[in-house]
Amino acid sequence: MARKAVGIKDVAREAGVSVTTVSHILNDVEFARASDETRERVKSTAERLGYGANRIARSLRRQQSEMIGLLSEEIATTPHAGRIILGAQEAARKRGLTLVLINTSRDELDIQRDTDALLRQQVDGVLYATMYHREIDLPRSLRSVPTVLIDSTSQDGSVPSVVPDEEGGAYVAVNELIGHGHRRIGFVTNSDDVPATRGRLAGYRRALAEAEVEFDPRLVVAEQSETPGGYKAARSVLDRDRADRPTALFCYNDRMAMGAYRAAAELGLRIPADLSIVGFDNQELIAEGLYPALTTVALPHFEMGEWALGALAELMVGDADSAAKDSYQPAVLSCPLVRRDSVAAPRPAGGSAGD
Amino acid sequence: MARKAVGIKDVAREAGVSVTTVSHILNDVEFARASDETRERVKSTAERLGYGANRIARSLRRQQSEMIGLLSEEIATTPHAGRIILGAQEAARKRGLTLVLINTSRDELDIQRDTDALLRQQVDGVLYATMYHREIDLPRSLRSVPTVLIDSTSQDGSVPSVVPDEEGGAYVAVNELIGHGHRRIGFVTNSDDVPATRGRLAGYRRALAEAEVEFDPRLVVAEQSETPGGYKAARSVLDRDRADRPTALFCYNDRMAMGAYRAAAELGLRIPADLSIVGFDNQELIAEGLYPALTTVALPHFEMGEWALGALAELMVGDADSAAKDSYQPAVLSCPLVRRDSVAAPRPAGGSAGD
DNA sequence: TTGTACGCGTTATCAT
DNA sequence: ATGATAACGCGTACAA
Repeated sequence: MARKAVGIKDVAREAGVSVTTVSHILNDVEFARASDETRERVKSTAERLGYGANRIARSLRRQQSEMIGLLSEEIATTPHAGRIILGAQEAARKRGLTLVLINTSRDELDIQRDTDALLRQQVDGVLYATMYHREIDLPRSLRSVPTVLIDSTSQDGSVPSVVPDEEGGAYVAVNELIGHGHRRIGFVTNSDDVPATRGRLAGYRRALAEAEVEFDPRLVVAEQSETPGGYKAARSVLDRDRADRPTALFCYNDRMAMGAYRAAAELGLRIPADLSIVGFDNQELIAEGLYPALTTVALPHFEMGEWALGALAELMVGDADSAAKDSYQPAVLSCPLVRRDSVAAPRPAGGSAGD
Repeated sequence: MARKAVGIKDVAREAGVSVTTVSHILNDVEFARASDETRERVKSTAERLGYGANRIARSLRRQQSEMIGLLSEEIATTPHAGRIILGAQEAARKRGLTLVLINTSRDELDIQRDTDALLRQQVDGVLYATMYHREIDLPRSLRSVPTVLIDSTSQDGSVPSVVPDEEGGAYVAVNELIGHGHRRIGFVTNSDDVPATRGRLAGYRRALAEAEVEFDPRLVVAEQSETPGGYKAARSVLDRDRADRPTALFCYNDRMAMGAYRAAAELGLRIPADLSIVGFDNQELIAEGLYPALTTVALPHFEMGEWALGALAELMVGDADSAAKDSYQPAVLSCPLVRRDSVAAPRPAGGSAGD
């Protein structure tokens, strides 16, 4: 506990007024009127004494803790989670809210236990962050507390949620390739059927369609979403005649792109001269470490954390009546392209630009 | 705020005793004695009602919040920070403590402001985590609160701190190489003069000395601690006659090792057949993504977070008198080797094993 | 315009 | 062996 003993009484005594007046002035109470002169005096002495209301006493009185709990699966095991936390934290600070952290496993029982623990700490609301974009059903104990989901959506839309625009991200990625003149673009994708997989495929197809290049299923190959999977998939999609071979690869994530780099190297394909690559996730460790540096698409983790906290704050003030609102659409935040050095125009292959 | 209205009074009424008795029993108060029978009854009804003490009221009464603040520079921008948080969080939970997060910049003024904010939230103690191992002087406002440092040490040893055993880590890394028969081992290191640089160099030299191989300054080359730096350094150290060239490289961190992989590839050196490499940091994204997977040394981030929270908890109970203790030695936690596929025996070069 | 006194849910002290 | 009650620091209805 802080050693400082400066309380509201000290301020009152020092300023020669009652605690009521101090409280009124410092909390900007509507109806309470004080002379401008005392207002000033109270504020300045409070400042001078370094007074700040004891949050615990205030919480007890107001029946709200001003703490919000961030419940996260396998917290920050991934750099992504860190950005979410950061975004939420800064937004919380701006509103005078405090962020408390609870990490939980993906086990149903653990989640139940951990949320209960969170609630016992009287958090005013909770942010529930999953490790990657997917659908969940809300832990039962969270139904009684304002909650917003990060990187996942609830089945029934009963709570607000925010997710990345997977499709839009894939679209800009593929469009970057198309803009450089590529027409045969491979898609090294993930074999898990999660929203990200579906969304990125949709974005890939949409970009192709808009550019009027026909979708060729032989150019999309799915593997596990790790580096070795990326390698395998890239080998397979690249292993064909020069004329038939894609001139560019869109990879499901940066790890798979890392595998694709190796495949390209083994095949004697230089990046980006012989093969352009764009990834997804903007894992800086990888994207900046690869040579040449990887052009990729950033997931808006910081922004999601920020948005979620804002939504939660609103939910918390309007709790009384608007609790009836029971159908939220997920907010989808856009995924910006970050250009580095892995994209260039294709080499003039055989001549014709048609397919 | 949680909706649940079950308070101590409810338990008391339900169990047919006074709140005093309930409090005594649930808090295991020494001197207060109650019949075993009521004990049982109280405990079971508390359980049945799902009672948990209101932490805010308890804090107000006990004059301690049971919250500890984690002040971190650029929180979780790095995956490392995440592991620290995780370790601290789990240790906190075990003790019934709550972790609140504050991120701060490295700017002196911001730190001051942020710590003040933290203290106003009546945290009982603070963990101060820096982004990488270095020396700092403690923000003034933290002198009044139990504090422990993570990944940094204070100039004057006035607070406990925990740091990784850089030297020991480097020692096991180089020893792994020596154990496989390498004698000419290059060191691709960092040009910044930070504790990690000094410690890892010391470990390198100690391992060499113990194996009775002479230290050759031409084999250590320093560059910026990023991937391109690793590439440059590795090129430079590898660019010599076959007989003179090191058969293995110890890299300052995994990013530099990533650069070294590229250098090796360009030189036509296969890993680990022609060149063994070991890194430092165990950044899984890189270490597992490289091909072949990188043998490296893990920084004990989780353990540091855990240790720090334990130390802080002790500091908090013994605050009264032992505040006099004013000279702490940093705790140094060991860095284990994690073996993957980048180390093998050197190829029989010219024949002689001497230097 | 300002001050007094009570309540928030616990724990701790002191009676019984 | 158990219960009544003050106190923690603040906010606020109500009296002055």
